[in-house]
Amino acid sequence: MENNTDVAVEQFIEQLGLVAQADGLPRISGRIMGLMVIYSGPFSFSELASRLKVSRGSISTNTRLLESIGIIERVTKPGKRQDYFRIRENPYTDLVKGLQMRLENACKIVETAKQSLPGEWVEAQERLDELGGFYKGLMKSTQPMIKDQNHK
Amino acid sequence: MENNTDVAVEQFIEQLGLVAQADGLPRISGRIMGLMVIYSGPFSFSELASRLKVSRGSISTNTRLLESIGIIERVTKPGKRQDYFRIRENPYTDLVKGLQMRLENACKIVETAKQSLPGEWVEAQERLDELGGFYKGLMKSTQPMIKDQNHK
DNA sequence: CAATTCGTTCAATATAAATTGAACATAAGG
DNA sequence: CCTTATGTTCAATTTATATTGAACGAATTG
Repeated sequence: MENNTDVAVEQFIEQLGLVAQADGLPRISGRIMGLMVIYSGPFSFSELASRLKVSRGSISTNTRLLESIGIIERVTKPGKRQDYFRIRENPYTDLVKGLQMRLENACKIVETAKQSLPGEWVEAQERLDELGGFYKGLMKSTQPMIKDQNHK
Repeated sequence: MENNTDVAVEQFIEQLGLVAQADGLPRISGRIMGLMVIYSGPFSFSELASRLKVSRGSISTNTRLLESIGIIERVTKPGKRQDYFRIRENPYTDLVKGLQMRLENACKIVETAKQSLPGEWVEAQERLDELGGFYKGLMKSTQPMIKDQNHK
């Protein structure tokens, strides 16, 4: 039987799954994040699978994804065989880095187009500048969110 | 037979389709944008369909989408029956508005969780604050990109 | 070394989303 | 009227992606 808090936790986890989905991440990744925001962990591999009721395959895929984008880290416990996972320090700066990479890519596309098109196409060049400026502006304004951390 | 410029245009349109996809928009929406960044337009409904080689149904759906998020506008020409479309002035500020709305939503989810969970869960509250702070930070840093425009 | 446990991989499946194309309503023209 | 052009809608299809579950290798245990 579930109390109010359990329901709230479940809702939060589920909603973070949806937020992740809106950000282009798999829903399960968001749920893993949600779980780890609520509870300190670290969580073992199989805890994640049973707690979120998803296959071990999905846990494997999604933990690796979250690892790769810097949200969680894999840790081990002395004497324990299983992998454990927990949220990293400063986990969200890397999300901004991901955004920046996509913006960088978009900038390059615009830049390439500018150079490949005739300079006489003045209006096209202008609109390309406008689009490129938009991407650059976003990059610049989100730059401060990337605080420098201890790079090991 | 295609010259270099045609190829460049085609590539740009296609790549903007992919950028749109990465942003959670349908690919065709990106292609419509790309076309309109290169050529002044306005484009008639059927021009879009034939030029991009997609069905009229798709044009209808995607032009309405782009209209709704403020990227393009529908215009008419005197004596002409068809709808025409072109890129709006300041089209990209509304993209930021869309981002802000998603961030706002995420903030609410975090806020709701904070209030529904026991205050004794100190670490959870901290991590929620961290997450919420991240969303708020992004909102604040992108705020300046929304320049005020003439609201008709 | 047999039996578990663990994490990964990958083909199969399920799920979600975009795209099409036919049917439709409206308006215009002849 | 009849025909044509226009844009929308929606069920069917296609396409893309996420998720599962079985098979596998490696490591551990008894």
